[in-house]
Amino acid sequence: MDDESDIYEGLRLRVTSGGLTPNTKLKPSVLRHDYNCSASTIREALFRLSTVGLVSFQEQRGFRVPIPTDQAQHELTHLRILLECEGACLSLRQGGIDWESQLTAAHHKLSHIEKRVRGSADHTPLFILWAKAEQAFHETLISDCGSDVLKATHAMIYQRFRQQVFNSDKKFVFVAENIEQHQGILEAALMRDEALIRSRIYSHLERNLVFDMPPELPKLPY
Amino acid sequence: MDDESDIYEGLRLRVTSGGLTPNTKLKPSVLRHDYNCSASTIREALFRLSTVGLVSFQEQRGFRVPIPTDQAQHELTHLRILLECEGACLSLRQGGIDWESQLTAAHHKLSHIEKRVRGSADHTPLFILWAKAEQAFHETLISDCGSDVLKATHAMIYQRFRQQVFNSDKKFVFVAENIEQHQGILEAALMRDEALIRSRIYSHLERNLVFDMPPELPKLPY
DNA sequence: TTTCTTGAAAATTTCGTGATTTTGATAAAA
DNA sequence: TTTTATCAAAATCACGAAATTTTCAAGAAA
Repeated sequence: MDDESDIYEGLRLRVTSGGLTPNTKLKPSVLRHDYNCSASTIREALFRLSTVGLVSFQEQRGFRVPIPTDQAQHELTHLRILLECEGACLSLRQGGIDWESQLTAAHHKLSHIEKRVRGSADHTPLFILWAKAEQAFHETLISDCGSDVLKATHAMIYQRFRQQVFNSDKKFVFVAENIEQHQGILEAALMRDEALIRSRIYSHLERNLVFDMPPELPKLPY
Repeated sequence: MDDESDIYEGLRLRVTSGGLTPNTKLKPSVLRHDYNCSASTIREALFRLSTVGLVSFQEQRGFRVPIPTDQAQHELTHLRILLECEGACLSLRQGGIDWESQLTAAHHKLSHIEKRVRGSADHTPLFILWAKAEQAFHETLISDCGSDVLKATHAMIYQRFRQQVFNSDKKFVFVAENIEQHQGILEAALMRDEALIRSRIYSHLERNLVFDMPPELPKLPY
């Protein structure tokens, strides 16, 4: 377990944003060479990833990169909305001036990157940077909700969500609307308006909902 | 991985409802004898349990039974309410006559056991039976929500919740109110009343919320 | 041609071992 | 009495190899 966590992180990056074709087999005996360790160590890391849903696993048939489906994308988006709205509202009540400044800082960084992305033709080189900043922003949003369980659960779902959209056919087509949507979420947070932040988080993620949501949900998810 | 899943299940039962003192060390070299396998196999199963939060793990210091805390109980309850309300409302919209009958059946079985529990002095012998029936009822409640991700996430949280209350000081003091509360939830489901089922799920779990919830949440959690 | 069987090659899972780290009791020092 | 140092016993972790299972290509039967 020396640098097992590094191996875990490395593999996590590869299956979430490493450009691997879905359904690719992940063979411990092959991957061991990339990380200079034994197959058992790789196997253990892959096992941990499978319990979180980031790699699929079948007894006696090894590990594979999960296949993205519309159904999975819908479900992950739905749960992300649920958790992120709840976490944001709680943070919004409990968070102080420190939370405000951290959120503003995270947004500032994200906003800077997004404007660079909008200007460039090929988004690929900036993607890693953008992904980190976007994750940081959304995590800061719920960071003062007071529940480690909620934050850990959200982190799990967020990772799977990002893997899903990255590995799906229509890859990360950067949408310009992101810029104003993130801006809008920040403003709602600073205004401490719960209903508003709920609806803006919903709108931000709405395009990833591939099926219709039941009639009552759309604008105000609950 | 022959019967690894049996080992996993066996260990899961022991750490969730096996009467183990919190913080007890879980040594692969000891447990191997109970399952007739090698220490590595046990270690792997414990590892998987740790990624789900059912056993705590520290590098080079092995595995332990998690220590229940008020904070953890509050957080797990809060998330259970959130997920179960959402899942129930979705089932309530999408579920058909088959869902109604499955829920009624699950409630009938649970109700039968609970009435037996109420009558007997020592609840211990019936506990395993009750735990299974109660889990089945709550899982059936959300079974037709149409989201495997939601159901899997709820299952994870539910397990941790059950472990938390079982391992906490005031053990499973069976509360008679459970009977009418489960009844009330069933009725709300059959009436297809979303607001009502939300409030009844909340009331059912409320006593496990050790801290005050922010003012807006209490009766209608959103 | 299509389907079924065969068997060798490859992959997966389990296991015991040795190296490394932690634990905990005992003794020395403050 | 309290704190620190020492060191042997015990536990953990990574590894390679044996045992089991799956894969898949080549040939036989329909």
